[in-house]
Amino acid sequence: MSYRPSHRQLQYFVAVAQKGHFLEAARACNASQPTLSTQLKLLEDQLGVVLIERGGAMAVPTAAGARLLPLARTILSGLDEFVEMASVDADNLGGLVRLGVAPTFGPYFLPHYLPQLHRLYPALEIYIREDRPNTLESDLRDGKLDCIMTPMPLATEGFDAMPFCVEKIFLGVPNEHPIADRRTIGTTDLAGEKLLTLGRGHRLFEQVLRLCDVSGAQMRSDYEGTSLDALRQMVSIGMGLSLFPSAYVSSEFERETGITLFELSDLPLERQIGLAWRRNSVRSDHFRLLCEEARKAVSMMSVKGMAIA
Amino acid sequence: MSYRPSHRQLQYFVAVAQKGHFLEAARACNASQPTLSTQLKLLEDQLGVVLIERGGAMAVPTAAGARLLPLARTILSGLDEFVEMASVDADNLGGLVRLGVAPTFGPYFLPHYLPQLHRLYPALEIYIREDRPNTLESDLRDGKLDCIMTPMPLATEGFDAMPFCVEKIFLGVPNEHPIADRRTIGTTDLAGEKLLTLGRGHRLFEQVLRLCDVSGAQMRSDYEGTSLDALRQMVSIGMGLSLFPSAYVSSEFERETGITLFELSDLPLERQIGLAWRRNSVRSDHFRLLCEEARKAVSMMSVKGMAIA
DNA sequence: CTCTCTCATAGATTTTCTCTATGAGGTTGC
DNA sequence: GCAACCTCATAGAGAAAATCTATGAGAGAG
Repeated sequence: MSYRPSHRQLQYFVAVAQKGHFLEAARACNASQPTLSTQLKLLEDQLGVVLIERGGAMAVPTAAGARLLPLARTILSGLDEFVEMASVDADNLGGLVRLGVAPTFGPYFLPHYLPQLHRLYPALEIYIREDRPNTLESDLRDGKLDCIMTPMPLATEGFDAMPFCVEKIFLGVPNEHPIADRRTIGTTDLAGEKLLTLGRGHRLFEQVLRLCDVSGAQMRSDYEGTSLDALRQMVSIGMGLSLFPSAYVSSEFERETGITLFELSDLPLERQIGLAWRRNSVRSDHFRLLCEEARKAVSMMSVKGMAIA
Repeated sequence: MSYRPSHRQLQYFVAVAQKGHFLEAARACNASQPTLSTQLKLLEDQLGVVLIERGGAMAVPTAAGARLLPLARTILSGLDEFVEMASVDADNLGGLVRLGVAPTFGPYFLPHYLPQLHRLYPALEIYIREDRPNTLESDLRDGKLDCIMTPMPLATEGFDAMPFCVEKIFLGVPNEHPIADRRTIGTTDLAGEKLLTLGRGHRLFEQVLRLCDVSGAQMRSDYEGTSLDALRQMVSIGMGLSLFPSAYVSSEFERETGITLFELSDLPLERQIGLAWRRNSVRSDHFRLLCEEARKAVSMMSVKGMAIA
């Protein structure tokens, strides 16, 4: 109870640990380098622990520093969220939420989600950034995002996550491909086929990789798409087969695409989508509510292959 | 990013909200009353929200204040835990954990838990306080405790909880009671019988109440015990029947007690015990570990009627 | 061996926090 | 209805802190 570090000290600590550089960190904090030196040293003295290893070359967190870093981040986010919450009037959702979404899901789901959300919680401001799941996770960790909507399970630790939907993933085959006329397709039918996918960092990449493993199909490494639309184009001109999740299918396969969709007869492909936030976020209750709303949106969509998780 | 409240401001806010009184709060913070006035006003101005309603008589949180109060508490606990964690050297458990335990479970479980824990994590200091579950929960909320070991589910919200064991609850009948010689006892056999229990605030109280409801037994309201031992004494002298959880039974029914134990043939009585901590506690990972260890301890005990949850 | 880049230190300055003293507004009790 | 008493707010002085500029010391590169 005796000593508590100031938020400035924590901020400096986090900045130095992140930049690995006092001067750069100081600039990021709008302070001078000696200020950081002094305050960090003070923090270390009062904790009785060295947090940053100062070699001539670089400043890098010690073991203890690395251990305490996430706690410091949590506290700082907590403070920001405290301020944020203060400017919201009800126990309703409100304030600014920076939401990261996976590009293979967000664009096809948000139109069913945001309008409703906006209607229910007019005070809620949502800033949306689309990025591949890997990037989303690290941006969430760094506090650039408040929560992310992405395939589960997450690749990294330290988050709280709550799934809200399961969607089937369909195999897309060009109409002119010989197997497109079959009634059913199994994994063995894929041996030797070429599969297209999105770039690394997308979960779909790994999913296609796994499919290649079990089926003996080959991943076309000469093309890595950045969007499902691009992928659809490539498949439709016969460059290979690929996977398409339900939400995308229901949104973009309405019109004629030149592609036939299959569920694999012997391998149910699906993925879970959920909402995740920094473990211990002060706003976790809000995010749970957001997730609840997402569930409702999923059930309202009534899309083939999509279900509440 | 622009403004962050100082931890002092948060501390003052929490103190005033809790005491309902600036002067008392000031004393609790080792500060003068004008200091609290000034800093609280500053906090309010910078947030743009009034947190405390100052009527002539008393100081009481506004709606916004009440909403922000738990966040402020979380942040302050986070800071304390940050400091606490700093004095621990490894990613092992360590530091001071203030653990609250239910009196109907703790004394009979801790002997199997603490020695092992101490051996595994010598740096871990555990301060133990025994109290009835209701009190445990409110003390946890107020930050007087860090985590509590108590029957699940919890009575109130705002905590993270993790069950680690299920224990059967036995019906204790005085040996000289006519039904003590029966092979089995069902709920209908209890009609008209007198049941003894612990005082309000113990979960066992509610459990006995429910049993009275379904069986037609009567609760003896003229006696409310404060310990299972006292209850056992009362039962053994024929004052009535009562319930005894497995851990207690295995510890205290070794010797002759003058009591016969039954499982109800038509109503499986049991309870879940778990560990709970403030939602968003910075040390949640540690508490999960503590819970894991508790699981191990339960499985090592191999007590009849106790199982891992 | 010197140049450069790093972070640490010193001392002055500004900002923030806290205290004492006092005031204003409401209650209570007579 | 008025005085005594309680509450919290305000003012101004003083103490504590955080910050700045200027400078130094140590490591690594060329």
